Amino acid sequence: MKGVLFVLAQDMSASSEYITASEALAALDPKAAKKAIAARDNGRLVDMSAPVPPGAELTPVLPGDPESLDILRHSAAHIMAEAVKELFPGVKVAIGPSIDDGFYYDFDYERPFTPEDLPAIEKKMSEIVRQNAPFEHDLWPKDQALKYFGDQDEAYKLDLIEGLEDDQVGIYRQGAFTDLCRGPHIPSTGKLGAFKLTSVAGAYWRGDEKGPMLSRIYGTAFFDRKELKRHLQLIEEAKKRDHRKLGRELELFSFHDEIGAGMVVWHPRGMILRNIIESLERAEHLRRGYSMVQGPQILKRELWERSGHFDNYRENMYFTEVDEIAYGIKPMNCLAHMLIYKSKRRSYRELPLRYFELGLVHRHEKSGVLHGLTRVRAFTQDDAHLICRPDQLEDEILGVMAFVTDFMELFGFEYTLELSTRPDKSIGSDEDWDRATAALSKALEASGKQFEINEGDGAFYGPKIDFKLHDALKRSWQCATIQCDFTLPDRFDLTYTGDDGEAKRPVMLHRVILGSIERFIGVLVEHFAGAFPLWLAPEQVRVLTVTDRADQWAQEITQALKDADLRAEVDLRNEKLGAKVREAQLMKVPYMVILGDREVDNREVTPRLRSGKNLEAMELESFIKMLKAEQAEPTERLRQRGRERQ
RNA sequence: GCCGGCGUAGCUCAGGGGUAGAGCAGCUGAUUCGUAAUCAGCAGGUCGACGGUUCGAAUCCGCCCGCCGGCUCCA
Repeated sequence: MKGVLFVLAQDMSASSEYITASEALAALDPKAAKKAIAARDNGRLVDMSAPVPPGAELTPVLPGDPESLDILRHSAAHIMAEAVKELFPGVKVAIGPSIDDGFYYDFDYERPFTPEDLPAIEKKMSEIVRQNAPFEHDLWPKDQALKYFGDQDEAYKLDLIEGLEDDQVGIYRQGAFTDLCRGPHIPSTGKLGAFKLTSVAGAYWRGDEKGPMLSRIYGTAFFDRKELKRHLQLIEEAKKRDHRKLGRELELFSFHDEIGAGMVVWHPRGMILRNIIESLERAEHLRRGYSMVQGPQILKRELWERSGHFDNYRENMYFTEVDEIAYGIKPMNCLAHMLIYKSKRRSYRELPLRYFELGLVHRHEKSGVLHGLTRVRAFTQDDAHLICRPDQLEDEILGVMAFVTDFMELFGFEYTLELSTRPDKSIGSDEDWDRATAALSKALEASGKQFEINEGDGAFYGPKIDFKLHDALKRSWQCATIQCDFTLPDRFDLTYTGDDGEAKRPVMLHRVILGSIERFIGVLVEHFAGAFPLWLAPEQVRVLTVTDRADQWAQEITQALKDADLRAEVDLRNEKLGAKVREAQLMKVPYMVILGDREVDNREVTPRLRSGKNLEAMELESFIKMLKAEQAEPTERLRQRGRERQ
């Protein structure tokens, strides 16, 4: 897009026959031209003021088109920068792109900006919008741009310009603000319909931890107020789903200053969720040819030195000392698994070996990154290490991918795939890394699924396939990952005897399905907004009495439900039914059973669904049968899928 | 770890240099009631921790801990 703009602008200086995109569009469709905020020339986005040859085939970019918000928000960032420069003389501007939900601009000022600064900036922005100043595009030779921004003392812009390869750089000006920019932009500031500055934050220049800390202002923008309002409402809705809030309200888990940051305490209701998920994992792993193992929490430091963790992962580890011997608290489960493998001679016939452990690991995460259940310092991984012959590698990877797919389907999650390659800090030979990366990408190709490549984002011991699932706040979370490792088998001298009687080196896969049980439950809570389906609900049925005349029948029913392995509670309190219903509703219990004189007389139950809908009164037995069927359905489906894959 | 904001009762929050306040939850009592809050009373806090300024600190300052929004990092 950059290239085309530049070429056109240069051509224009050579010939006066060119007209603006706006004029060209007007010739094609005057109505659309009026509303358009930019144009598409052969798939490339251009400004409405861009020069094009007469008769060019342009399509308008109208508000509502997929790319229109990007353009608007990028322009909003420029308008904000203009406002900030006017209000805070001496401020330096860095970069200001549009992002998924809005835009930001990074500034360097004598002090960081605070939320109190935002109203004044918004007010100034509104003035700029009212002025309806045009966005004017220009192309400057690099040295002119360097001189201009040098005179302005805009060090970050100089840095950016020096990084550009073209001889000419794009310049945009609106009102009093001139910026280095690729564009395109809305025709004039007046097109910015509705905007709001949302937050301030620190951000490193170029994302470099060692670079200067800038002050970032976030905002969002839309074409009209209604859309902005809807967006802000969506954010409010998302906040209601926040697993940290729901976790407290639904009595699932807690955190305590006294215990320490990033350490989860599981309450009875949360523990039920964990137990359901963990039992399911155990059963499903055994079914798929894994065996269960378990290593200790602390292992001698020497072992971590041998594995490479001490050199490459030390800053994330906790250490301790027992009888003057240094130990490391495990941040990963692989070491014990390798020693199990090494505990006897292995034949090619017994591979692949699949060791599964629900392993509790501790990682010292930087304090600023902790976040509810999704970023903690102690968590349980559904971890496995698959040790196989090189010729089995691709099948093993595909097997894990199928496993992940089945589980994601079970819980109803969407996910995307990424292949992460060798990071700067890593161990192993280039050849091993190439082999491992090739194996993963071959399996990905074979699976027929779409994936993206994430350069340099692999683990220190090998490349990986990451599954990112998406939560209610549109954040994506890494859960499942498959990591290919040729290095650790080498460092630990793992061998098997081949059919030729020679010692051979096996390959290892590290993999998790849900990743961290803690994180997964956090995401799960937001996914269901706490209203879990029956099979996951910590409390499945609450039995509510209208008066104490129903107490005995209520207790009989509750016991019968429990005998049928359903999670039922009874509310015999001397409260009005409305209050009992309200409380059960707030706890998001899927079924209530309402018992008054009518039900007692007929020895029946009247179920009320979480949706508020009432079912007809029915026999207790048919109610139980109905619940059992509903509860079993998801896991039955999972088993069916597992069987189909055999 | 870095930047900014914040920390008052179990929860949500008001107050703010002169020895702490509401609603809900809790407890007690009354009420026997049909699908999202029955009424009344009682009790509950060294205002996150430590240090400093002050005649006096929950309030101002410093440091620490923790939480929130980002950056960086990651399951």
